Amino acid sequence: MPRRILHIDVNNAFLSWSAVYMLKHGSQIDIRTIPSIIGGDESKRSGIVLAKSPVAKKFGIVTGEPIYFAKKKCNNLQIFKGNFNIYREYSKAFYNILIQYSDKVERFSIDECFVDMTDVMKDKDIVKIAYEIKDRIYKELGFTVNVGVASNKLLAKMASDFEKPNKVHTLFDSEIQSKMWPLNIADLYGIGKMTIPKLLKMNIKTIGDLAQSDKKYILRKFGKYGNMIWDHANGIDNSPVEERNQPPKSIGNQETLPKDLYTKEEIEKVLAQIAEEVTFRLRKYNLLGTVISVNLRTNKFEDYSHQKKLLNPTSNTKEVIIAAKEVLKEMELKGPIRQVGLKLDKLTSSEEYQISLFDEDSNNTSHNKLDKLDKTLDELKAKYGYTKITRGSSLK
DNA sequence: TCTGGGGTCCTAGGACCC
DNA sequence: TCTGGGGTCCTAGGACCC
Repeated sequence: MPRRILHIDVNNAFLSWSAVYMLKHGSQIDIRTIPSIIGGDESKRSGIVLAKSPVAKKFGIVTGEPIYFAKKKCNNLQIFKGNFNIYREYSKAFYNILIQYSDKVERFSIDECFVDMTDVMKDKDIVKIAYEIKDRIYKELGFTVNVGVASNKLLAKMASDFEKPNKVHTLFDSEIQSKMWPLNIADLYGIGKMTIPKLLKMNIKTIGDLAQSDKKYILRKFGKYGNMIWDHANGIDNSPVEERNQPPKSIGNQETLPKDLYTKEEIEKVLAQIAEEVTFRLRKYNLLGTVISVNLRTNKFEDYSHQKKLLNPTSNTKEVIIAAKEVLKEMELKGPIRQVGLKLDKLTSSEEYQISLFDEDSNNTSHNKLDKLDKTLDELKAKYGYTKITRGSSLK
């Protein structure tokens, strides 16, 4: 039995959500109907297009481009700042509608979800349900979505990306050749600007070209990544819809500075400030970080980083600041610094870590002590390897 | 002329171990 | 002069996504 997967994608999410919010709070204009964008702050050098209205799109404005360029393309462009607290609210509201249809809903990003309908379909018509979901979201929340219907996540995602906005598209297995293969290779999920020229050089221009190429050849050329893109081109994807909310695997902040920095003293100050935010988020999730890395970007857009494993995982601000400074000390400044980043990796749950250190049971019997000793030794073994520990003692 | 911020996963080389 | 093979862990960097 094939699976039944939906991918729901909010159309121009940030701009739509801002539009709905503004209308609700007395705005006379719907910014979706005028040339408008949601953008960063040019004076803070974070001026890129985060979302665009359909009208702005007609002027050739694309997401991610500098606002400076967007303005040149359309001189009466209206620019609005994003409001992420509002976006998170709409994202949650949209998710809350989806979980009424299935337990298996994966929040893929702030504005995209996958829904696995396989177990709840029975004899119902999946396309009809897709339309119902789309229309309900519009009616109840005021913004439009695209819904992709397919037998796996990859195909559902490709389908939702067809014609926009406010559309339902199917991409069933029998439709792969007619609907997906004629598309440009750049339209395939997972293929970015570095891979496109390589594929073009190999005379692979469409998704169908890739699908029909020799898999061994693609594998030799691209390794594991080649395996993935070849499978994608052929509509193969077995990844499950992950309904659980997984804890993050890394937490970090980057900051583009209003002005380039030239000394480590200045960079240290920025790092300290970022450390406050990062450790706050770690504590919010009850997580501790084990590996700390500092990332620098020069004014020529050269990125480089250094990292260091901490002796003990931490979410303590002061410890993170000290560690960040130590890492920075080992780095050279390759030029004027435009952006500073700090990230913690290899996150562990702080509860588990506490329990491993302090026996929560105050009953201090010898049995407990032995348990603890075992635990400690086990941890040492796990960390350093059994042989090293025995060897160390036998060396005596 | 200007280019964000938050992530995930993968690779390749070096150190070290048996 | 020729010099294994397997493995893990660590680090730096790259590609991709929204």
